[in-house]
Amino acid sequence: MMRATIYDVAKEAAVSIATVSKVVNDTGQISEKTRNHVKQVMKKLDYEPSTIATALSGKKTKTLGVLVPNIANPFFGEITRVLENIARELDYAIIICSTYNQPEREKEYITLLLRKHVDGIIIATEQLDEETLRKINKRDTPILKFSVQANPNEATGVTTNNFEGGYIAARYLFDKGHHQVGLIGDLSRDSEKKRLQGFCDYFEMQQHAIQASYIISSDSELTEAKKAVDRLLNNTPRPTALFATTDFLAIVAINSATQKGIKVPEELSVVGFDNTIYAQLCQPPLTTIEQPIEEMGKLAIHQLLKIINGEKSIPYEQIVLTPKLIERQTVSSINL
Amino acid sequence: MMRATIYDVAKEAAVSIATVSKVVNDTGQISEKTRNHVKQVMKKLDYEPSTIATALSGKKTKTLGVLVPNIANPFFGEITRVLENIARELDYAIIICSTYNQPEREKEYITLLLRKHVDGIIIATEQLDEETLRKINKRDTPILKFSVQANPNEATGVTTNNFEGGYIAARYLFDKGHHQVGLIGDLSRDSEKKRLQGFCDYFEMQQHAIQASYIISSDSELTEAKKAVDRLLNNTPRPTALFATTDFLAIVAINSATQKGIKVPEELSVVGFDNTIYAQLCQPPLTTIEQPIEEMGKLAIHQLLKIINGEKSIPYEQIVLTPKLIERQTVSSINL
DNA sequence: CTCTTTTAGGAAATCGCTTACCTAAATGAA
DNA sequence: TTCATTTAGGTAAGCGATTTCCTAAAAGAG
Repeated sequence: MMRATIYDVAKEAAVSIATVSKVVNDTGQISEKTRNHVKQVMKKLDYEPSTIATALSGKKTKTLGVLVPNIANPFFGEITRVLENIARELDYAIIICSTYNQPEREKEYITLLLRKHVDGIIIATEQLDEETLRKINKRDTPILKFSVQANPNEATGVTTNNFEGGYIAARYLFDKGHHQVGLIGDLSRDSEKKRLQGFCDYFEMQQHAIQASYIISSDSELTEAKKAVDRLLNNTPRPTALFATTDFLAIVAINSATQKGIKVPEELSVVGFDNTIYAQLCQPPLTTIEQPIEEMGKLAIHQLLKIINGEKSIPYEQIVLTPKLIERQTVSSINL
Repeated sequence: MMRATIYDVAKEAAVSIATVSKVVNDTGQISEKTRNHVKQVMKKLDYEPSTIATALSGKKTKTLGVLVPNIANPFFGEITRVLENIARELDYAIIICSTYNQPEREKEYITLLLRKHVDGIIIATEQLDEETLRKINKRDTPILKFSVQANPNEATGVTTNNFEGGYIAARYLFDKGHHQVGLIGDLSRDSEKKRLQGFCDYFEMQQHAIQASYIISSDSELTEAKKAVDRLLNNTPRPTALFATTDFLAIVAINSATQKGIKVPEELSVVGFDNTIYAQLCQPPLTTIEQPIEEMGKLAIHQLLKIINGEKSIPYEQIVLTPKLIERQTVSSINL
């Protein structure tokens, strides 16, 4: 059986399609009687207006694109969940796009999203070259950068203060007596770099600049991460604490250490970043820097919708939220 | 600047829009010369055909809906990742829908998807009442049930053999000498129930039927899960092993036990289900039953596309894959 | 009881594309 | 050279809404 269209409803209700449209959108002048009648017919025919047709005739598509490196990564999974949740409340759908940090995929997805006329795009990846950006702007589709740095002339941004997060972690570890620390993070990602910078800055301020061999870059691939941790732990003297720019890396570190017989936190303290669910689930529970994801998500969607509805413009607003230390059980004090 | 339409291209290239359309779709008879010329103009104007308009004029929307309980749950995150990945290769986009197991949300999302004319819907949730199903069928939008039981008259299905998975886990634990085991799982989910049934069946066969107090239902909510595990461990005699219907529950169990001072696996063995990434990351690494997600995803999309393209019909094919035991370090042998 | 103003609802263009059908020119056959 | 085919490309209807006029009828004014 074919789906009912506005024409079917109009015919069955013996009115024009204009009238049906007006009933659906609650516009124009329609008598109570006609309105009710049309509504009944709509129900009877199980009529649902086609978003496709609606969009073609000038209205919004009520669809947002979300670019993340990998939806299976718990941090991005959580981000997506939050965004989706808020979008749903506002009757928006979300097309998810995992780019795996490959510029190729990113371009493909952007093209796909533009062809689908999404109302806006949320970008939680670091890539995005000039040309792609130009293309998006040309179609004037609003962009919002999420949890990654944005250029105020290009796009609105909602992030946490990564630098400050690193700084907080550093102060915390330093105060606990850890002066010999190792750092691990994905230096190809700007946000993670900032976290490390914040960390390093604090240590420099304390006259304990961190040496290069105690800073290792690794992406979120399990085997690579393990190797990176190993290298870090093989330093002499061995660091008494590790700061990882993501919980994932922190957890890998805990495991590697435990497997090597190094006790966490007695012999090695670890601080992560993000406060994903597994920070609570890992053993021992991970001390980490929390990003206020829920709030960020809410702000992101609302900001984006403001731009979509034409309420904002260049220079784009940048919202920076403050991260927070969550103390659990992976950090011990060193008595000097 | 407005986006270029087929009219812009036609005008600029001094041909009719029909010609442009034919060039885009590689149909009809167009001379090499005209074809190239039109292509050049398309490039010059940065023209991308609108999926909206294409869809309205009868073609596919190239969009699939995916219903999961919660995208932030690593198992479903992984599923989504796999599905998205394969969909992308085939130029399909995915709208993700987290239902949180609430029938309300499910209905909302189904309506949303239907209005958007998605070409098909992949359902990885257990709900879905009769009426909603009827609605979907009425719009004849194909459905594929993923990792959950399906009725062959209703939809195609791709699942693992949950019963067998439970059975395998049971045999493994039994052979290791565990006769007093506790079970935890979400009994409101059919697939998890099947896993437990498979498990119980094996034990019954071995004349070691499992008592009711050793079977506890819990969903994937952290605090509830913790309570459930506690109850399980408070049984006398305390079980020597636990079988959890998801890795998440298994990991919660490991943590609770560890925190209570019960050593895993020396004093308590644990077997999970799904083999999500955290099965490798938890401490100790989790022995679990793997679902061949990658393969399931591939099959799912391909099956669904077959139906979409009208190559299949009632009774719908049911594909059942075999789960596999992944041995890691959470099970010990008991010497009797 | 006219004449003006509302009110209720319809006609038709439009959005950007696909496609069936049509036609003029080019080619081939006899 | 003439007639039948191909070939190349155009015309126009249709997809399912929205929206801008329009107009007839009803209501109100004087």
